[in-house]
Amino acid sequence: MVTLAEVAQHAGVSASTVSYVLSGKRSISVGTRQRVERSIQELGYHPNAGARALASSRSNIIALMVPLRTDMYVPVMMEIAIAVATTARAHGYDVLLLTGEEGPDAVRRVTGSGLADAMILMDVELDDERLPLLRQTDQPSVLIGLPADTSGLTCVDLDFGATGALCAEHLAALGHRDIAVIGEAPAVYERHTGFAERTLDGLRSRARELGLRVLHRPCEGGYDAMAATLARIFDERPGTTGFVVQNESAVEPLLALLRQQGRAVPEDVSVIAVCPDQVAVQASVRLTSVAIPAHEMGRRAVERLVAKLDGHGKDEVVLLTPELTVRSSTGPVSGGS
Amino acid sequence: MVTLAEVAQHAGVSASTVSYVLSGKRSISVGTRQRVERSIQELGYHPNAGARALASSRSNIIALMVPLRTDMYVPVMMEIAIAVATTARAHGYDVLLLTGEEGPDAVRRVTGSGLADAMILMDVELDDERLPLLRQTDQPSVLIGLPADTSGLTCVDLDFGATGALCAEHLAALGHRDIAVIGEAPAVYERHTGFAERTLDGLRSRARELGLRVLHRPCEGGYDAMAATLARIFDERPGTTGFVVQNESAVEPLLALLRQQGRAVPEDVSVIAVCPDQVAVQASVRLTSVAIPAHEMGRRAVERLVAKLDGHGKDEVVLLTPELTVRSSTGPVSGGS
DNA sequence: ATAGGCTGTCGAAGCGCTTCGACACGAACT
DNA sequence: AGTTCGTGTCGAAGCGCTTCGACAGCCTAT
Repeated sequence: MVTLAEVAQHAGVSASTVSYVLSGKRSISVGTRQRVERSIQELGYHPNAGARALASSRSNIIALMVPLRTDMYVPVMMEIAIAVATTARAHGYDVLLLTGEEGPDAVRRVTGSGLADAMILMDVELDDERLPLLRQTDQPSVLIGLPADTSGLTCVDLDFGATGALCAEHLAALGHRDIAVIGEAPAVYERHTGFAERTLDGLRSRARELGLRVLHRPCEGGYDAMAATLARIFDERPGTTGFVVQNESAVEPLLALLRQQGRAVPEDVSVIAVCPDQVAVQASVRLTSVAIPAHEMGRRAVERLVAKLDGHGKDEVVLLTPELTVRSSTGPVSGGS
Repeated sequence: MVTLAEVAQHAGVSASTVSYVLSGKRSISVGTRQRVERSIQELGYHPNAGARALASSRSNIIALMVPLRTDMYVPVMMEIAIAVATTARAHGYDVLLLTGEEGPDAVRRVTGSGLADAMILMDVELDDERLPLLRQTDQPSVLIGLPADTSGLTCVDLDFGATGALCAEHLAALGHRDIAVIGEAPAVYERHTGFAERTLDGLRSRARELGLRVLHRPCEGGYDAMAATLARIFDERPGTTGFVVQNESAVEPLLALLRQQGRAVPEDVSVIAVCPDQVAVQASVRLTSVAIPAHEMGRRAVERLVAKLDGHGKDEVVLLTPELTVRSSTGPVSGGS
């Protein structure tokens, strides 16, 4: 293990000089800098992370708490995690992966031990039990998601309210009057993660303005659950011609069922999905969708965090504007007019 | 920030005594231990990670390198990552998330800086450029996957050869004679990640013994790619009645296409998927499948690693035995005999 | 010519912990 | 009684780095 001292000796300077070359916190003459850099190269020196953390009280690590359960939006979570790791690295930070399993204790442990300089929380519930801890510590944090009370917190999320509104507008413009929302699994609503409710609220209020009738049904993923849900929907509102699907794992079953029932997409019914673009283009029908900008969310979260760590950057809520991409699963209402 | 010294003072003992209470490396009288533990509680003490790492040259962190690309098996990757994080935590380790982006440099950086005590590599290629580094460092590591040369390495993986064989056996037993393998995207083969080839080899050699004819076609995910692939298959081998699908994102398109062509599953054609159970049961047909035991792989990898860190634990290759679960997508060949 | 200000470098202190050797004490032997 | 041993505790020496204050040397302004 090569140490700073060895590099210093090799370069014929003092240890502090090497340190300053590395950190750039004091000016160093060109000659010295080059000599030190060559020594670092030649000896294959890597600063020891523990020593650095101890001396500077900075670990250069960002903690990322991901949900333990894999029941929803796995690709989204994964994409966010990867975006976080990549962006963090670009800013000189590493990422510590924490699962939600430990709950609030993880927050205490990480802030208390100085393991990480800051944290990013995913899958935030409306009244998350980790929030009080975050507010009382002075360690910066960013939430991906939106709790009920955002005071004193920084949040990054898709504007799910606007997402819902966008879906309503698109379907209304195409002449649909009766639409059904295939929501997340009931467990998601019970957990009060918020984004599902926000989508629904946004959709409902815009739908009211536009004169749409909305039927909302939570739905577990999978074929069987979707079949049952769909049957109930057509039972209750036979005239339903528009679907908004928020549950990724219900999309493909829905398409299969519609096909099977002889309802053509988009001629007879239109379907909008709220999902990553990749899912939308890989489906059996190229889906009109509102994208979940997972990469963007991860990146923004890290950037906010880094800004805070650098001293600037205040608490704020960043809501990303949703974008609807028209593909082949939505079209004007047939038969009508 | 509460320090060891403060705890010691509060409990009326020396710092080293507190340290020994924490680590258990020397015997401590019951009375002293309790006094110290109470002080720790009362003061809310958390040992400083950096100081601990510096003094003990142990960071209690395991690095996990996940592939950057999200083009394949995302749910599997995620599940492995979560299993790793959970299991590691149970053994007192935290997990550092590295993306494949940095490549071999990440290995150098982590081992050089003492950031982590050990590493787990996913998405290992047959002739991975990180392997030489792993062999020459004395830091323990475990691969999830199987490179060409495993000497001096510890690997955990599903026995994909046996997986392929299992598929062949099941289809043969049901009377199928002409089978098609829908493989991973061409990029996966080009990258030489190995598992796809191993599945195919295992399947081919068992098929030969059983007198099956095998057609293998790599396939990008998605509906369009699957449609083209399927057309070519039936063009070349109209009598194909059995399918083995290794690409998750081709499963649902395949089912939709077969349905659309009026070929009933499992009456006319049988389909076996190689995928996590969750995917198999959520598909539009409950799929007969060979499970990818992602959780188990992550857990085993950590356990091997912890064993190595504790001194026991030698280099070895652990191949998990595949298990085929019969569901509703495979059945005896119709019409025949 | 001299005071003042930069620039580049160094030495030393200390971050909070682990761990080694020392040692005091009582118990269990001769 | 003295020796030996084991047990429980302490003090001190680092681990490898950052950072502060000091200062030598030079340049510029007076």
